[in-house]
Amino acid sequence: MTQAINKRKSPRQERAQATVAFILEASAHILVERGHGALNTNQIAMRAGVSVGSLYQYFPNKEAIMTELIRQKRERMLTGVDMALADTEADLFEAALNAVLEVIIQLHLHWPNLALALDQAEAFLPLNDETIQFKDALKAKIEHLLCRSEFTVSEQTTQDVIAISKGMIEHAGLAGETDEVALRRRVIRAVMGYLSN
Amino acid sequence: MTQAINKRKSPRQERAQATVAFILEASAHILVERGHGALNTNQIAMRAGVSVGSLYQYFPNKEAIMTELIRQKRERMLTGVDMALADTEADLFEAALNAVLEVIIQLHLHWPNLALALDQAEAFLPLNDETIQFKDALKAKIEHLLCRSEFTVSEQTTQDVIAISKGMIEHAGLAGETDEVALRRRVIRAVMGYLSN
Amino acid sequence: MTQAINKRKSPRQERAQATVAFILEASAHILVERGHGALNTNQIAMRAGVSVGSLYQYFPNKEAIMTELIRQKRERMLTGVDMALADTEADLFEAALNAVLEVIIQLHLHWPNLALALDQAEAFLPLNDETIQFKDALKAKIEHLLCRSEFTVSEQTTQDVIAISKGMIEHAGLAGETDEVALRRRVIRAVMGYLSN
Amino acid sequence: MTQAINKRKSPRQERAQATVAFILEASAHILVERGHGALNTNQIAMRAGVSVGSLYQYFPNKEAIMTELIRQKRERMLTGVDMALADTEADLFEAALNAVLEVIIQLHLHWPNLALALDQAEAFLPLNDETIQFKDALKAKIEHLLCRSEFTVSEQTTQDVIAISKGMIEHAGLAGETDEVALRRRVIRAVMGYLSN
DNA sequence: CATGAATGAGACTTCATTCAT
DNA sequence: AATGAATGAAGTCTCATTCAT
Repeated sequence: MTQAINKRKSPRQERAQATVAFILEASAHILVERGHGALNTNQIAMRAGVSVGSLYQYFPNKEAIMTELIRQKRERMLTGVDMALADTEADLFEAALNAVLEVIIQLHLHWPNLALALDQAEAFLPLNDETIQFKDALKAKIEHLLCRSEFTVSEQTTQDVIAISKGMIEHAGLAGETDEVALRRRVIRAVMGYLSN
Repeated sequence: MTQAINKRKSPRQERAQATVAFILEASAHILVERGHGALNTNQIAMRAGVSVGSLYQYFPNKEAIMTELIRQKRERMLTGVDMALADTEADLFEAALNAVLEVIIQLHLHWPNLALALDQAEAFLPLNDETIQFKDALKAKIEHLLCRSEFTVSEQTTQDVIAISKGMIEHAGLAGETDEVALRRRVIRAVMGYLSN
Repeated sequence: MTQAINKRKSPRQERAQATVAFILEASAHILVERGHGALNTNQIAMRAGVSVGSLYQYFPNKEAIMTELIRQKRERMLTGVDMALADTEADLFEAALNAVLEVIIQLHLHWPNLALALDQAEAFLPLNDETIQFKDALKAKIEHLLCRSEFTVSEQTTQDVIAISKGMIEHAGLAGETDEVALRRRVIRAVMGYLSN
Repeated sequence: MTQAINKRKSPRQERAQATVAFILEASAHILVERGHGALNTNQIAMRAGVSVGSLYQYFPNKEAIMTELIRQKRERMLTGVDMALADTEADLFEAALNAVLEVIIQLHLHWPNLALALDQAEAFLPLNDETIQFKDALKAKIEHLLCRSEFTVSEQTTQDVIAISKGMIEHAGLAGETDEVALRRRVIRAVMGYLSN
């Protein structure tokens, strides 16, 4: 139930749902192409092909749009990780790690600037409760993954694995890397190296 | 040396230098305490105890303030790394790595929110040339450091080491970690693990 | 009779009449509870349980709703006064004054905030013709009432009696008085005092 | 110290004081000529011959302007009453009543629409604390005045005298009366009639 | 040089009203 | 008739920057 919290009303008719989608798409595009500073409600509405009024029917303010974008990203991430974990045999650690990283890297590199822009936005927005929940959820999943390995896993270990991966993937995004396979291989190398030392 | 490219005048007199310092301090404080969104020139001037007019005597626009803050951070970082490298014997890799990380971690954790805020600001500002120069300089130094080790060092390796370290240190900053020693030990573990695999 | 001048259609069917009633009630409630500033057509429609579209079937614009509310208030007042006058013997002045004030006070204190809100609204709305008619009608009735007394009655006298009564009743409404009998006694004292001096 | 509470900064330089004065004047004019509904910050600024920005230097929002206008009115009223009371011999009740009413009527009829507009505005604005203080202060002064008379004075009496006077004066303002002397005579007749009955 | 008042473009948001379904 | 999504003019307010003193 991603809705409701920061939305004004849930779009019942198809048209309305399309409007919401347009607004979110437009916001993402602007964020990617012209950055945070150029993101304003008039631009968003214009680019989405709707009126500002419509925008405010579904989002109480500008932040709510960012928030929803971030929520979507997080949801995609969590479900992606879940699916990756579900698709791999419980006892094959490296395969699972591989699958999980494949999903995460794909999500980041597919639209690298959006991922980056949203990461930055997270710092400003007051979605702390949700942020904590998300981080906890992700941490739990990664911990679960790491427990499939032969290594001893503490909370710190999990955090570090996340930090290492995030650091490398973001760095790659910023640097304009596109070779997902190579990146994945290097992240695995780092993670395995960290775990096995 | 701090270049004068984006400055209106180099403050030769003492009072002027103090003014500049006040402005930068005030900006840093606001950034840390109330975030990017609350940083505006009137606030800065007020907090710095000067008039907006004075502020514009020393900085051509708001971005220049951020830029200068970032420059200072970078300069501290590069000189810190240089000194760390200079202080260690040329053939002791781990000692050098340790020293370098000590400096970097200290810079980050001393005022974690400022480091974070400035990192984020970098993404918005159009100081690309300088940014590239800085990244190149840092990369060169780290490459230099890594070459002291027994491992084969490619550009990719250097980048990854930087990415891993940055990821972990930022993560620690966000998480409010304060134990610099423990953090350094973990970063070293990650870097060594990555290199030796 | 409620005129149809400012109405789009006279609601002959029951449901339509109910809709109109709901809209007016909702408006009154919002006015009382949250004031003039919170009164907007979307809110009214929502509170009335109809759609904005329906609202605009029965009222050409927002003002028309206020106007209708004011009309109703005036109508209740004039009929109330008429009935009070009709119910009392032609030669008993004080009894008649008493009866008239009873009606008026009741109308005001029953929903004091609505009365006040509507009084204020009157000042903004361009229903001057109707307003003049109403005032004239009321003045005529009061003059008629005063003529039952032993005192000489000029137009000024009538106006003053109205002004005094209105002033005291509104003041009581604002102050949250609820003792209608005591209020009536004091108003009578003021009016009689004025007339007999 | 009327300032500070609802002001952003107090104007230190002459120019700034003039700006504040212009803004208040302009607001009063608009209020009188075109009513509450036409009062918006852009109009005010334009009419005052300053920029909106300047307006917001001295008033945090639109309401603050109205508030200040109301404060001024109240202050003029209270000081006016004080002076009237001070100017009359302590034992001459009617002379004092006369003097007080003269002041109040003058304040109202001099710019009748402004007085009315502000009275209405009072109802919407959240200056309740101040409103209560003002009413108490006025009540105290009037009570003081009434105690000079031979009549027994309760709080209710005072309230009623205020209500009667206010009702009559406002009514006169609305009706466009200009003969202050005649009005005063009638108000005195009403008040004396009420007291002596 | 410093001051701080003034500026105004532009961002955010509301709400009366229309109109396709 | 009813619905509720869409509209956009208009209003509120901020803040980077200028400029008279």
